[in-house]
This record gives sequence, C-alpha cells and structure tokens, in this order.
Amino acid sequence: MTSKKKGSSGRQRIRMAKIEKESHRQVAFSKRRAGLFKKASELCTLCGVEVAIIVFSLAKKPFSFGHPSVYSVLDRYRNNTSFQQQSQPMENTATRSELSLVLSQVEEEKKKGEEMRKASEMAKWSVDEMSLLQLQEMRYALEELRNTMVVPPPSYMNPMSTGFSCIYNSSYVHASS
Amino acid sequence: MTSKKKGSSGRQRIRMAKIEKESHRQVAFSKRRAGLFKKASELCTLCGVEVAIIVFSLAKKPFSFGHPSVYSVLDRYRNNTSFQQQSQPMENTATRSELSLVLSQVEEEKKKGEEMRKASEMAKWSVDEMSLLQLQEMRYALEELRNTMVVPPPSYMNPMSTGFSCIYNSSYVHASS
DNA sequence: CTCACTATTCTTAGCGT
DNA sequence: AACGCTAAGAATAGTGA
Repeated sequence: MTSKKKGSSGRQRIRMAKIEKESHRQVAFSKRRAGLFKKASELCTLCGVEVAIIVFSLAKKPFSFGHPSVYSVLDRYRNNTSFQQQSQPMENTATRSELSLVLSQVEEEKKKGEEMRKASEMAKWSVDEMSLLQLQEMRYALEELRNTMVVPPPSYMNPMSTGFSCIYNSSYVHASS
Repeated sequence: MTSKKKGSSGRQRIRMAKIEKESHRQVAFSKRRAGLFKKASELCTLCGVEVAIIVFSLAKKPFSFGHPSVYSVLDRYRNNTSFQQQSQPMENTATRSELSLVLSQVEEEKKKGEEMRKASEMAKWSVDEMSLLQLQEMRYALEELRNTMVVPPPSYMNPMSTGFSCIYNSSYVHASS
C-alpha cells in the first residue's frame, strides 16, 4: 500500500461555452443531466411543487423527469396557457421566443467577458424570473448585440391574452393581470 | 470597525421532506427554482442540448424555462411520443405514473433513513435514467412499501408502442427498440 | 459507458438589512 | 418580499479503473 491516491487535480473551472470534445461533452451531459433531475426532485420534495423537465440530447433523444408525472404537469400547463382560467392569479407565465437561440449561438462564436456570459444565460430564462436590475443588465448586453445581427420575429405566439404582454428587446413576455 | 460580521452559522443540512414553515418554504422555492433554471441554462450551453422546464408553485402559478423555447421543446416531445418516428433510435423515452406521488407522500409522513430517501428520490425519475444497481436499490425499498399501501393503477398510458414496455414495481416503463 | 475518487468550485440555509 | 453575506454542504471536472 504505497498508495499514491493523488491522481486528480480536482475540479477545475470551465468556460461557459459548448464543450468542444465530443466524449468530454457526453460525460458532462450525463453528469449534469443527473444533477439537474436531482435538483428538480429536491425542489418537489422540499417545496411540495410540481415539476416537469424535458431534455433533448444532441442526438435528439428525449430524457424526461416529472412529478407527479410529465404528462400531468404538461396538461396543466397547456390548460393554463390555452384557456386561461381566471380563477388563478397567474402572474408568472412568460414565454421566450427566438432570442435565446441567437444569444447561445453568439455565445459559442464569440466569447466575450463575464458581462456577456451573464446576459446570455439570463436570456434563456422566462423574463418574469428576472429582477429589474437583471433586466437592466440584460438590456445593455442586448443593445450591443443589436448592431451585430438580425433577430427574426417570433413565428408563433400562444393565444392567451387577458393580461400584460409585450415585446421587450426581441423577447416575448406575457403576464396576466 | 469593531466588525462583528459573524451573524450566520452558515449552511446547515436540511431534512429532505416538505419544509414546514410557509415563509421558509417560499424562500427555498425561489432560491432553488433559480438554481434549477441556472443549471438548466448551463446544460444547454455546455452540451448544446434543448431543455424545457415547467414548475407549478403551491399556488399553481406556472414558472417556465426553455431553450430554444418551451414550446419548441414541448412540440418536439409531443411529436416524438405521439407518432413515434422510427428514424430515431429513441431508447430513452420512459414514463412514470402514479408511483412518485405515492412515494413523496410516504416520504413526508415517515422519514426513514438514507436508504428510503434515496429510493423515493429516484422514484421520480424516468426509469431509464437509473442504472441496474439503482433499480435494485429502489426495488428493495419499494417491496417494503408494498405492504404499507395500495398503489392505484395508472390512469393513462400514451399509445406509443413499437418497443419495450412493462410494469415494473407499479412503475410504467417504456423504451422503444 | 458506468463507476469511484477527490480537490475544487458552486450552491444555498440561516441571518441581517 | 427581495438582496447581501458567509460558512457549511453539495455538485462536479478531471482522472483512473
């Protein structure tokens, strides 16, 4: 037992961009997908809420998590967004459209500093999730982008509209009153 | 500057069960939901995959994350599970039914040791996500449960069936060949 | 591909504001 | 409520089997 157990350099920071090496990326996908599902599971248990997650791998293989089930959550989501029950406040429904895709592509091509990374990550969120301060930061980053590329208009828009909705920096936002 | 900045005892372990205190649970929900969405965002960026997440709070308010968008991912998922394109291998589609709900309730009522916790968390996963070893562990935990309660039969079952499917310990499993 | 290990980074529970 | 802080706990990149 002349153990030389020090084979690993431990966890290293990684660049927040698409992992180049195929095999490396596959490993990261497996690990992080598991981590994501575990986090979702804990959220369900600790807070007593319902969660559905759908992930499509690069090979377009679907992976799903659902509590109580994927379908029950999706059905509820569909009903909420399609028929808009007035009995519920529902102030938190918001939808993003094309922008996040654009941003992620930019993110891959040009790796700017922390500022850019932060904005592009936030851009994938439902906008209602952001604080005003975060919106300010994102807005700044987006305005720099605007000169660089053309953002296509959203091709679809779900017909739920009794509340507030607008296009904010190419991002479709909806929140019922 | 007789600074007494040591007001916090730092992070403490918490019991993996529904948080009792309402306000406490609400805070945890906000923080962990943000953490979940961030993890999802990183998964998208690092691995170049598509992800959709839908969360319903206790008050049934929807929160969503989607890349490139919630709808595009959901549409793809619907198409895959409804019409079953044969061009794709699709070995990873699996669906859970009632079991996870039952388990989570048990989890709340009786807090057994690590063994039980581990099994009930895994139970919320799509079964294809588990290794054989994990299935063994879960099976053991479930067999103990069986004597304790009645599991209702799944009330729905999506009609995609060209591959493998079975009921495994009250859990509906599907994987196309 | 899956599993184990571990140094290191990241997340978050508990408080204060 | 939302935001900042901090230390303890949890996740994971790199590595080997």
